[in-house]
Parts: sequence; structure tokens; C-alpha cells
Amino acid sequence: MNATDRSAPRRASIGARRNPASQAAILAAARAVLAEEGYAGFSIDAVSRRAGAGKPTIYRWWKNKAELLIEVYAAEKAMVKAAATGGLADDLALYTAALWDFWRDTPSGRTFRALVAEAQNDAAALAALRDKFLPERLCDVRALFAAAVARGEIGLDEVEMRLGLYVGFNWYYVLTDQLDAGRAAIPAAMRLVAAPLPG
Amino acid sequence: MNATDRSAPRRASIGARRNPASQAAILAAARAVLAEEGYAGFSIDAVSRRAGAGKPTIYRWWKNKAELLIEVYAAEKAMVKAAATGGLADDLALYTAALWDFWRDTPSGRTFRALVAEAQNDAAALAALRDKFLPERLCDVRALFAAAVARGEIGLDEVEMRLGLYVGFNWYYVLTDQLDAGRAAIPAAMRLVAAPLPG
DNA sequence: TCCATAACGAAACGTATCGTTTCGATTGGA
DNA sequence: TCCAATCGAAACGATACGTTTCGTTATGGA
Repeated sequence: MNATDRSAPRRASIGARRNPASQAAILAAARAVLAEEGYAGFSIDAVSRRAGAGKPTIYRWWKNKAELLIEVYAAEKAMVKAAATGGLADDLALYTAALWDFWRDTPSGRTFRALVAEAQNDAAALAALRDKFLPERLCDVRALFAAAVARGEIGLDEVEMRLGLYVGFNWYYVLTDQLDAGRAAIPAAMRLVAAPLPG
Repeated sequence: MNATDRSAPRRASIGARRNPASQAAILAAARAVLAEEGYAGFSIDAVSRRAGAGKPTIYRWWKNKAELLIEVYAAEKAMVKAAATGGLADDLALYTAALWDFWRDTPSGRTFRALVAEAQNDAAALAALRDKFLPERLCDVRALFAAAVARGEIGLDEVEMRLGLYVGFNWYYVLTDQLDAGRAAIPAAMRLVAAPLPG
């Protein structure tokens, strides 16, 4: 039983308004639980215990588990930077390698996997993943594609299809926990994603 | 409460051996629960009630939820046939369209999504998905790639990378419940998956 | 200055799930 | 004949969910 590692700091009420320290403590606890136990151990009860916070406090800040997961992911400062070397394939390969490092070196990979799993449980979580989380996360990649369109490398009407291939490639390897094994395939795969349409 | 829709057939013991009728009833019940409620409602208790079977009987046949899920998927007669028109892109496009129909028209899409979600919960489920379920399901697609290698369309050392792109493309659309919206992108995406490596 | 207001953590609620165990009844094979 | 293994039913203890209640705390408006 190491659920009580953090002796509860016992943040008392600061009056008739929500305590930001509670929110921060809950986010940190959620990140820690995900990092140490993965999605299997990620329960509201566990986060509550770890944060020394009451469950009502959690539900006061987040509607459900999925929303908490999304914010945990977002709180992890996205160190994934979009490169711009001039070729879409190289840009994507650099970006993807950085993303996979990010997934491997932070709790974010596990958070992401938890989010996808939660989305299969709960329709609201799926909607949040598809319509809110994903568009935000794909912003940088979309910019790379847009630049390639501007350079005439690919057609504008091909962006969504290429994006589907790109996103799926990432999802497959992270969801099957094969980021290390699949790493070598990144450059060639990105060359295909960026390749001119044959025919 | 429609959990007791099926009035329990009450299959008594048939002696000192397991009753195949129980296995069949459990599989059918599992399929029905998945079809009607999705992964959220897919609990051992629910399947047990629906099948009119005791939970110990379920655990006598299957080690855990993931194994039951895998067999539910396998029991759905795979109507996805591999085509062979002579070109990898066309073969993949035909196969993928059939697979997506299969996912849409049977409980198999939901079963698959449940399996992926379960794999994020349970390490054993992930191992079963990656090392047992996936290789079996990818057999036909691998044959298409192998034929393309034999024809000289693609290199043998590119198969795994292309397979990663192919599988991920499918996963992304089914896991985000966008099979209908993504359908139009199949042919072009498969042309890329089958395209010669540029550079 | 006073006090209604709202958040706080703790605890317990009822419901649900898991995987296991116990039970009496059933039936084939040794 | 009787042992053995299965059957469905029921209950177990543990855990999780999301909610409610409780006594405490301190702010901010009257």
C-alpha cells in the first residue's frame, strides 16, 4: 500500500472560492498515478488519495475522468517542436521522432493510451477526443502539410487522407506499446506519407 | 432492466464434462451484449445473465475478458476476402472496403474497439492482441504484400513499414468511429501505402 | 463589522464490476 | 454403484464510480 506516500497536505478551504492549489495538486497526482500505474491504476479514488483531496473537489473541477485525462495530457508541456527543413517527409520524420520521444520520456504516452481506451467506454470521451483533443494536437502537423501544399508538393485535397495515414501510424505503434521497435520505420513511412500520388 | 430478456434456458450439467451448449450460449450472449451495449456494457456479469450461465462457467472456458473478446471476434465468420486483381493498391483498397463493411455490419467493429481498450487496461490483453490476435488477422493482408514483393512492386524490407501504415490507418478510423466519413479516403490512401519509395 | 456563501477534506452512500468460492443438483464414465 | 466433474445460483471481498452529507474554513458583499 503506497497509495498514501504523499501524506495529505490537508489544504483547508480558502473561503468561498475554489482553491487553485487543489487543482494543481490533483493534476500532479493524476500525472504521478498514470506514470507509475498506467491506466489500470488510474482511478478517481487513487488520484484523490494521492492528492490528499476529496473526490467532490475533483468533480468540482472536472466533469469526468476523460476531461481530467485531457487536461493531464495538455498540462505536460508539449516539447514537440515542428521542424521546417523544406521537405515534408523530413519534417514529418523529425516531428514524429520527437513525438515518440515525448511519449516515451513523459507520462504522456500512457495518458494518451488511457484517453483512447476511455473513448471506447464513453461516448462523451470519444467526442472530446475527436473534436477537441485531436484537432489541438494536430495543429502543428497540419501546418507542415499546409506548407507542403503551398510548395506544391502535395494537393490540398489529399491532406485529410495523408493525415489519416500519419495519425494512424502513430496510434498503432503507441497503442501496441511498440514505439521502440517501430522507430526505425519512421523515415521510410514518412516518405510514403509525403510521396506523390502514383497513377 | 432488459438484462433478463433471455429467460435462462437453464442448461443442467451433462455430467463430468463441460457442456458445449454453454460455451455456444455464452459466445452468442457476448456477441449480443457487445452489439447492443458496446464495450461500456460488456461485463462478465452481463454476459452471464444474458446467457443464463453462471460466472464460474465462463471462467472455466476463458481465462479473462480479453480471451472471451478475442473468441467473440474470431467466431464472427470472417467474410473479408482477399482480392487479387494484380495491383497491390487495388487489392488493398478492395480488402479494406470489405473489412470496413464487416466492422460496420456486424458486432465485430465494436468487439475490436473493446479489445483495443482492454489492451490498455491489462498487459495480458495487450500481449494477446499483439502476439496472437493481430498476426492471425493480418495473415490475408500479408499475403497481398507478399504477392506484391514477388511481382517486384515493393521491396521485402519495406513490408513491415507499409503494414504499420496500413494497420494504423484502419485503427485510426475505427477507434474514432469515423468509418463512414473516412471511407472515401481508402483508395488514395492505399495508393500511397503501395507507392514506390521516393528518393 | 457581520454573515451568507461556497469551497474544503473526510466519510459514507448505493450501484456496479471483478474474479473467486461455496452450494446442491445433475449426469456420464470408471 | 459411486466417484468426479460440470452445471447454475448465490454470495463473497475488493474496488471503482459518481453523489451526498457533514463540520470546518475563510472570503467578499452588505
